[in-house]
Amino acid sequence: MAMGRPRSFDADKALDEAMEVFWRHGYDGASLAMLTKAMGIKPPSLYAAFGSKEGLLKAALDRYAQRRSAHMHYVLAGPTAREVAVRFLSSIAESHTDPANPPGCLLVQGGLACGEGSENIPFELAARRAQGEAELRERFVQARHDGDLSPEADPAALARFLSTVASGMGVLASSGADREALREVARVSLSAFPKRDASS
Amino acid sequence: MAMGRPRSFDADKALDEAMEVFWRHGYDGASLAMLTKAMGIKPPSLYAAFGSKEGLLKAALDRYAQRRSAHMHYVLAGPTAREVAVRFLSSIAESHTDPANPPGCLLVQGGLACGEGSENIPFELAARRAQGEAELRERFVQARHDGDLSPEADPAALARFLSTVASGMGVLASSGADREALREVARVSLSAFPKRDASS
DNA sequence: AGACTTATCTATCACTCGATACAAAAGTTG
DNA sequence: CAACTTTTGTATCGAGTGATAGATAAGTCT
Repeated sequence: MAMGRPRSFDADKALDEAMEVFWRHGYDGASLAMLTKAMGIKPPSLYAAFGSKEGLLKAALDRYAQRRSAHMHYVLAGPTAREVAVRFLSSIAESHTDPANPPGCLLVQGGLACGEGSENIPFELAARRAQGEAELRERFVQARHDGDLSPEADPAALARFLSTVASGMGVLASSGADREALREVARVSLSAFPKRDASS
Repeated sequence: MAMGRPRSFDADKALDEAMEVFWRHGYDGASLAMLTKAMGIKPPSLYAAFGSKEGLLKAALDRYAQRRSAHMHYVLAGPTAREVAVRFLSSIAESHTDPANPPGCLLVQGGLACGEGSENIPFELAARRAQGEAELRERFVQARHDGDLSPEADPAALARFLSTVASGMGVLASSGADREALREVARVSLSAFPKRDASS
């Protein structure tokens, strides 16, 4: 049936470059010229592979989530709810100041507010942030079942608190805060987290 | 010497409209067309009054700070460090979900990351956020002097923590979270705050 | 080889961006 | 009123926006 000319660039490699551009400049601030230059391809190749600028962002977000899933798996594997919280905020402090990436969090600075043709980008990013919060919440529900989290504790509230602090750390990191500053925020935040099961 | 034709629009009123546009769409996402339409003036009037799009943003930020100063004054007037923290996060929860304004915080969603000619906008916003944190820090230093905050407490760390949570609440609110959700985050966050002076 | 399918490149599309030139209008001052 | 100063509206500037048309190149399949 004839397979056609094969793609001459590595889509994943190109996505990594696009991700960095979106990360550093946000959706509106990332122009096609910047993206194609960073990806090393021409506009028609970009559109053939990803459909549109928005499609490219979604693909980059998928890849971002994929990168993070490994870390998140480690976080959720913590033996207790509190250890999960410790791991979560610690990994946020490290990843948001990783010199290999732009400072901050793609899901935060990618676009909280956008221009006239991009109204759904903020929704897209919010949905991805909500997913991380949901994973934490489920883990804490499990922890309460297991008994390492007090029955009075509110898994949803704790997950939302941690997710909110993580977003705040993203904002902080985006403005150039160093790793130690984020660690300190993590440390203070953790004193809001239940230390042990008060029941049974 | 002839005073010239007087301005035919209310600059403060126009700034309020511009502020809302920047708030809802971010700096990059706010186009001159949107701004002039919202402000009810034509581009030459805008440029005569504010110099540039960036100048307009800074004027809007000044006005935003002016609005907030009243709230912040009330917050800092809290009798104890802890009460200051309570007032701070409570006022954030209310203001970030005030139906009279776009959800969230102008200083957060105004532009964490911008395009190629706007690199200094994120700096500008970060500086304004840092100012609020500095005010909290100074208040906590004062509280430690006054003895209502333990000598072991770290005013800088506490201020940064609260500021970070506030930013996170801004992110949360921007994605449509309701007031009760923000209040809950505030409540959990406050359990990280020292309850009383452990010394003396 | 030859037919077929898809990717890539050059050039460019229509449109919007932020910002201005120019002339008419509206006020103040002598 | 007449001279002067500043604002306002119309029209538009050059540059950059996201996206595409059409021709060519590079592979696979029979």
